[in-house]
Amino acid sequence: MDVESLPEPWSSVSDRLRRRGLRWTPQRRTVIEVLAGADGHVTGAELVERCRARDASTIPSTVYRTLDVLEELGLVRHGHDPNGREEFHVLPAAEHGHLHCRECGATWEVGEERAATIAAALRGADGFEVDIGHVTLVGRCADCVARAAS
Amino acid sequence: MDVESLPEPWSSVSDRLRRRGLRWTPQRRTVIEVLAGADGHVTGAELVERCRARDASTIPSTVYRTLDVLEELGLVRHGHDPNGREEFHVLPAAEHGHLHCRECGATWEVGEERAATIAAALRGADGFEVDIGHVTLVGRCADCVARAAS
DNA sequence: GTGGCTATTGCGAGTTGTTGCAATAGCGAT
DNA sequence: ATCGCTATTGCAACAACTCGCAATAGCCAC
Repeated sequence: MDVESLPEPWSSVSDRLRRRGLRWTPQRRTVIEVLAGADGHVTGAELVERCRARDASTIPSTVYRTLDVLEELGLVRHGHDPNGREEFHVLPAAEHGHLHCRECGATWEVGEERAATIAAALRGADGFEVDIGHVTLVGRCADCVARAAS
Repeated sequence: MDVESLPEPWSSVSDRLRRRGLRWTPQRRTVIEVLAGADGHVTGAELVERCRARDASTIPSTVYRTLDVLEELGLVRHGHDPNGREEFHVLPAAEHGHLHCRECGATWEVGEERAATIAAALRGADGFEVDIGHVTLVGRCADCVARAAS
């Protein structure tokens, strides 16, 4: 697979890096290829795993460092799952959040609209602009609350 | 220091454990003594560190396991800091949350009232009961937003 | 006070990252 | 095509936990 043949914004990553005085390396190419094939969410460990599948000589620290620069380019955004582990949002388009029910273990997304409502509630008193996508909110879903009440 | 001479709820921990068929051990005593002297918030690493100061033979896994049982008794509650690391709320009285500004690095608490407003916003559409204290919300504080806008 | 059941401990290995440092290798200039 | 500057890499060590398992030791009953 050739990076140049990938859809935007992946195909222009090499140029964007060079324009910033950064470099285009085989290791970064591997990470990009993996990310291009993984829309949505991926944990750090998964990413490392998939890179190693393509290139057995992949080193974890290199992957994590590459993710840092890709985050600066806005291609990924890191957050934390219910256990605090790293999770990357690939091509973060719409602002969205994650909810996790501690009782039934389910995790799901809240769309842009709800996210905006929550952000507004937080901005309320002291003007804090929350990055709602950064963490997974933990609690109990409506079903489990109802079950506990009965 | 004698655990029995500590203020409640610490002094009754040994009995509460035994009543549940659990055991009162020197290792658990050490953790209790440390927690009793650490109101507010402590990270897992800090706790291990302080236990080791009292008893050099302290083993991390024992401390973490003790914290698990103390969480079941409601004496601590674990959460995650902005980097996803564990953080324990000692004697969680009022429901409260934590905000962290990614730009200036400050972290502060939001009181019970604000926490309730945020929880209400989340409960809104689908009845999700958030545990607002479980994670540290990341974003930008009003000052940094204003500074960026100018 | 002793004995037995089983909760806990200690330990070693594994997971998920992070960091410092010397060696390597992109990239723009010549 | 070559050179030099310096961004990156690989490696090794560390940080913060987590888990399985055999050995230890609380606790309750007698």
